[in-house]
Amino acid sequence: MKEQGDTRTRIQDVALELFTEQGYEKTSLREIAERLGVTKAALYYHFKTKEDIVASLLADRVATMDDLIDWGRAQPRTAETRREILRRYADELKQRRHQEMMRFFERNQTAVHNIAEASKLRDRMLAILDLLAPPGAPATVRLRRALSIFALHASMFVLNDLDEDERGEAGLAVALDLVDTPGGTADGDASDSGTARRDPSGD
Amino acid sequence: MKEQGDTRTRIQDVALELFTEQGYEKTSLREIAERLGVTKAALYYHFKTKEDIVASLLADRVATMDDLIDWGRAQPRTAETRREILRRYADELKQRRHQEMMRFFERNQTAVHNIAEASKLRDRMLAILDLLAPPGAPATVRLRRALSIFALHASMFVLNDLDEDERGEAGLAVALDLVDTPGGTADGDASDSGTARRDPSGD
DNA sequence: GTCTATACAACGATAGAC
DNA sequence: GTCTATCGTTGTATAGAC
Repeated sequence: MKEQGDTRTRIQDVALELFTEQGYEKTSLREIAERLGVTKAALYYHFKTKEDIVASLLADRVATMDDLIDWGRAQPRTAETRREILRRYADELKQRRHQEMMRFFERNQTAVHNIAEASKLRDRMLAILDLLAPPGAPATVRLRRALSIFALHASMFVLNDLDEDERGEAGLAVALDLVDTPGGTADGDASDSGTARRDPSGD
Repeated sequence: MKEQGDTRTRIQDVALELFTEQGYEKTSLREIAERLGVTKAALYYHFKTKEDIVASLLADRVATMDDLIDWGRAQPRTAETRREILRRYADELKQRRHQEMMRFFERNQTAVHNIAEASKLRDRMLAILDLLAPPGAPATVRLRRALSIFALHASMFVLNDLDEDERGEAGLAVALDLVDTPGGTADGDASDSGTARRDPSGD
């Protein structure tokens, strides 16, 4: 039927797992090959370099974030749009591959810093932050909204005594609360006290 | 001529800078030695291994956090104690060495994971989180209070268009707000917003 | 498409002279 | 306290057989 080219996918799976577990630099191609029951040379058939394996993984995540950014940019800058961005972001994080990907990325920042695809991921992150808070917003508002994204990530390792659904629920609750701050909307509240009120009402 | 006495300190300074900039694994002892105008072997007189250099740096930070933890444990579990913990933590972060140290640590998590001193630092972090929110607190409360610490760190790279004082001020403002408001309102003891119950830790 | 075999560089670390 | 010299290991990458 089809080419059994899932060797490529299996390499990606094993590589991501080992990179996340032991670190990018500490994981050798030898190790990846052995785990798959092939040799190093086989890897070089599928990927030109070690970095190429990472790049192929990042491309996936970048594409997903591009979808979210495109959607966000087509919406009005309302509180409800921001909430929906967080909900969609949280949904993506539920997919194991993306969650692992982000964990790998944040745990190996310096190691993958020089890979071109890594800087793309960083750019997309900043683009999403921009959707949540325009550059002109007060510092505390920008920080709170950036933290709303981080709440989704942090819930995964801060609340490790809970199961995944509970973590996700708590993370989203805190994130939605953080993003509901004055400023940055068409009906914007220009004042900023440094302590934002919660606004339980919809748009 | 050469000041032999502080060679050890100079090694620590250069190592921390390069480790943070390029990553732990990517930085070789040869590189550190060259930057100092000495040879690799000279480094081995002052530090038994490469890991030992990191361990010596971590010991500093661990000692500082121990002081904060000891102080916190001697205080009653009040909202004001939690605020003061954040203020003291923020003050420490203003010291360049500690800020660099934390940046290195969070950017090389997997690389230094097997160093004994690194797990100590992690333990101290959890101890501080425990002071801010006891294990029995609701998930959203624990998450918000953990994020209060992270707000102090995040302000340094999210608000990179501001100067350091403004960043610190905004970070502390958001942190204090997060640690004070289990339900998201300005005064933490009388609200029920649906994102969290009342704080059971006692004031 | 996957293998064996190997080239070649750089690494952490040690020994011993000065 | 710093040096030269070198050890053993591991890393990326390639050539060529099957």
